Amino acid sequence: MIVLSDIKLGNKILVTSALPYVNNVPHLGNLIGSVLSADAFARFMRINGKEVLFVLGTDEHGTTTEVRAMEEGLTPKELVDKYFVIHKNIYDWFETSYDCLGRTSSEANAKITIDIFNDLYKNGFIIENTITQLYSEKSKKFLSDRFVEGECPFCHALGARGDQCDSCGKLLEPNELINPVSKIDGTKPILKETKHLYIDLPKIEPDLMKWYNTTKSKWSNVAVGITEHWLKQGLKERCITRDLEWGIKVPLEGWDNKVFYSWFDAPIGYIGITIESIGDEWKNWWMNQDVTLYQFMGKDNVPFHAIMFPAFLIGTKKDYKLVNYLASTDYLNYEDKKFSKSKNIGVFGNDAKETGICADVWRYYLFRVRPETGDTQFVWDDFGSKVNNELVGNFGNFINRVVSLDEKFFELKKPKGSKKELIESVKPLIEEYKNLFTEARIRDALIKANEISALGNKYLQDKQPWITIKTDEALAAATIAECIDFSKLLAVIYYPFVPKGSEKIWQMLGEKENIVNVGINGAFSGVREETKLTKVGILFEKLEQKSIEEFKQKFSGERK
RNA sequence: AGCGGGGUAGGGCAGCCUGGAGUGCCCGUCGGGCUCAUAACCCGAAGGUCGGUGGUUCAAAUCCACUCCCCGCUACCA
Repeated sequence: MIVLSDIKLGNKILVTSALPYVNNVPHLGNLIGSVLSADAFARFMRINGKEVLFVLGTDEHGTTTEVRAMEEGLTPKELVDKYFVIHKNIYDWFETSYDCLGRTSSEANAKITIDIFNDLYKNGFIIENTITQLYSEKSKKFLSDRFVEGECPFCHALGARGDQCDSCGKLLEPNELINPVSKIDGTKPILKETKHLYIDLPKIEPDLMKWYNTTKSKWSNVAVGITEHWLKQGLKERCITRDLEWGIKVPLEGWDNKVFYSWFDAPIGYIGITIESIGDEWKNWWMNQDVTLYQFMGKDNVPFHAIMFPAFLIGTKKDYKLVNYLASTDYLNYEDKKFSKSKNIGVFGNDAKETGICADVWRYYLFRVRPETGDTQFVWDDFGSKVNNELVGNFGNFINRVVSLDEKFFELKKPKGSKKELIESVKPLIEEYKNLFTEARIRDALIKANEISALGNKYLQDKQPWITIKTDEALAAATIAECIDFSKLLAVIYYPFVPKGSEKIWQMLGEKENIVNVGINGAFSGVREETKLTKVGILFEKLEQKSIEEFKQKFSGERK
């Protein structure tokens, strides 16, 4: 079936990955949902001839950071500095090709957040409310958010947090809880008056709806589902300030003991990080309607990107770029369980490196089971079988066959006579591959790449150059030449998934020009005749059953 | 209870939004081919009343209604 895409792309593609919360090590589920997906997508758009800006960073404000810092005996600043390095190392190890990497706690982000706030304020979308809030007399501070636990007023589940009941998913205000208890000191908090700022979402809603209705058709199913669930319930004013110290100070007189709620400055962080990285150029991306904006995230992040962030920007009445394609994923579970830091279940970003399995292989499997249409599982046996059969057996082996044949019969020189019939025949599949990527269906695009690669193996099998070499050398030469050209195309289409492997092939083919500059279109031109190939060894190692068993044990959480 | 995900060949999945012959992917089983290749590659076969009932339709795995099961979460976690 031909996959059609109705997405019209401009020449500039802006890509964001949800900003991982800084005070924890991200696990494979976090990575595939946001960072890696955004990376494969950004890489694809580059080889597709687009100008790309890929924005990545860390979300550093909020209550959790304060609590965590307290636990580790650090200041919030020290804590986020420490974890930022950990995050950066993980992204780098996974070959993340970000153009901008930054932090929501930067100066630049504080400035743009305040700018946006001032616009909202000026346009009458900010409301001041005095509310009675829970206050701990023992700790002498207001208890916002997750500092308080109690019974949910809607579903009456116990252990609901102050900002949200995980039981029924409803968003709460902390003072709505029944029988609240302070999580800091265990005391029963008292009610005390405090004032807060709210964003008037109902007032913005009409414009938001207008925009949403023109955009949603391009979003992932889960994103549309979640967004409409929210809209159906009707938007309410939403508090955007907190009684905390760690955060961006509210720029109004008499408000200097309040900071913005981290969910206010976190999405704005995409812009802040861009400014932090490329300065004034940021306007070419975030205030340019010719840009196409793709945002990648896990499904839990959808409301903030589909409703909150667009509402903030619409409320400024300025020409900010709103998301075109909201690419959200479901969850990747671990061997039928959930990833859990405290139970030590699952593979976390820093563990991946220590397995000795290379980043490409991790990337391959994660993209292969990317949760595009429902939750999926990371299963070690499946990891082994998909890597060994698909990545190694199909793609890696094809490349290896070609080099070996060429070495054996033509001393590693590319022979003459490629008819480009294989590469031509595959053009419709390449179009499908491109369309899938354009719709952010990364897993399906990878499956399509595998399909294309398998045709290479079939071609070799059908043409049997190792036999025809004995009777018709020109024919064998043409076959191998054809396969060398095909390798070039494969290197390009696999580049979003396994960049290191692709670059190895590139080196093998003696290509001088950068793989991104050549791109998909350029790859059809093939390899110059007489080119001397360079042997680069095996592209991807197989996973041994024995090590799979070991890893299964090691990450099951049962060992200690 | 609430929220979320799911029930498609022996196992694991995609296909469902946008209805058009059960179409496909990985493993497994059986048979064959090939021997260039990382015990890899290629071809073929067996194996499915697409959880159930009812409806809409010329046509339903796909849309609608009802129903039966399974799983996850509700303690940091996406």
